[in-house]
Amino acid sequence: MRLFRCALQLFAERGFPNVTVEDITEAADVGKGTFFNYFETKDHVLGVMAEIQLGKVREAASTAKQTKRTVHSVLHRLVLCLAEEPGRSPSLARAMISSFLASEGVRGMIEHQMHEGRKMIAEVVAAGQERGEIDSQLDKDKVALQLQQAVMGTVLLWSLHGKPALEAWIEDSFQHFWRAIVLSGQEQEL
Amino acid sequence: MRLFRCALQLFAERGFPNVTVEDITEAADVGKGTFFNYFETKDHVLGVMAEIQLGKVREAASTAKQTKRTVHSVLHRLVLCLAEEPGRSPSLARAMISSFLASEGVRGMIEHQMHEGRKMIAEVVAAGQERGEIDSQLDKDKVALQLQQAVMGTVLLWSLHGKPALEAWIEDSFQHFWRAIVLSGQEQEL
DNA sequence: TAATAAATATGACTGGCAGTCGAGATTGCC
DNA sequence: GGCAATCTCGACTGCCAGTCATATTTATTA
Repeated sequence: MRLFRCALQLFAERGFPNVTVEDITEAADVGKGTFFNYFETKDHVLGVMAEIQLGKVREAASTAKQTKRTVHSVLHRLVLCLAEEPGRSPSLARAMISSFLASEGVRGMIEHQMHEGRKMIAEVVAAGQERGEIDSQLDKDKVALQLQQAVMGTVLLWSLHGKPALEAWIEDSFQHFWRAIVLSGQEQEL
Repeated sequence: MRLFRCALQLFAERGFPNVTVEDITEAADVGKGTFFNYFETKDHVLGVMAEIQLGKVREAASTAKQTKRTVHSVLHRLVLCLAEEPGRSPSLARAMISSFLASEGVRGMIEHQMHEGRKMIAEVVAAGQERGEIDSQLDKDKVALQLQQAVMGTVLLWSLHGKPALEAWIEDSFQHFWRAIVLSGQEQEL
């Protein structure tokens, strides 16, 4: 979809609030009304973007499930997914987070996606627990929540700096996250 | 300032985008123009709110410096500060995060405050390292960043649910954060 | 190919809101 | 009481998201 691509590009370049719907339709060389045939509102573009993001994560999760990999490696792979493509632009990331917090409509979509994401993570964790890779006393849902919080916090802070690539930030955070998980296991052993 | 209190209350009740400047001035029983004598823009209210928040953290940090407490306890106190007052309303929290990501002006203020906050945390960490409470190999700035990320992520996710109080969420996250710090120390011992 | 129906595109229009500005009220001061 | 500095006000402007009636394209059938 041309409109979609143009919109994202402009958002990334100028920042979401500094781009009007007409800017987008002009760039895409269509009439203004056309925009609203494809997106309910201006923010909706970001909702769609988020959906695509989750799609990638979901895909990565399912392929990871096939190949027998360690929990660590699967989760690691999942979080790095988020660093791809749309995560390349700090201003896009800001726009996405900002608008899903602000707009009722988009928030609904995102909440749902987050929930699904957490379920996916929890499944991976559960599988790891069965295989004895991580402590089975841990509450898989809490672990999933912690991971999601860590990733969101990381993206948020990164989106303000944008200095090194998002990948590097996520890498650090994931290491940090994992250390906490490992230690939880050790504590149980006492 | 009456305007300020009314603004926050309305934001919390109806959500930032659903409150107009006129709603605020009406509630405060002043003319519309008066609002702009006190706040450059509508978002600015949130910038001010954030500044107040940081003020509390700063205060807590300095009083904690007096009384000799462990790093753990000081940091713990600092993050819990954020759960107070304005952090009581999920929709206020959403508005704050959202608007400082969206609006150029507010973002500047917040970036500065975040930076300052990180310096404060790093100082506390450094003090703890001198006293041997945490591993001195750790990069204090990275630790500060991790903590800030953790807290922001937590507030973000909480602001979507709002179910248990923010305090509880932060409590969990801080525990998680601390475990990772402890383990980092253990790794160095090998 | 012509006639008809379905799907898409379009841009003038509306309503609503953030932010401005010049005029008027209020306060403090000599 | 008169002058200045400060604060208040709300009518006004410009902008923009989102609507809608109309026009245009595409698909369908005979």
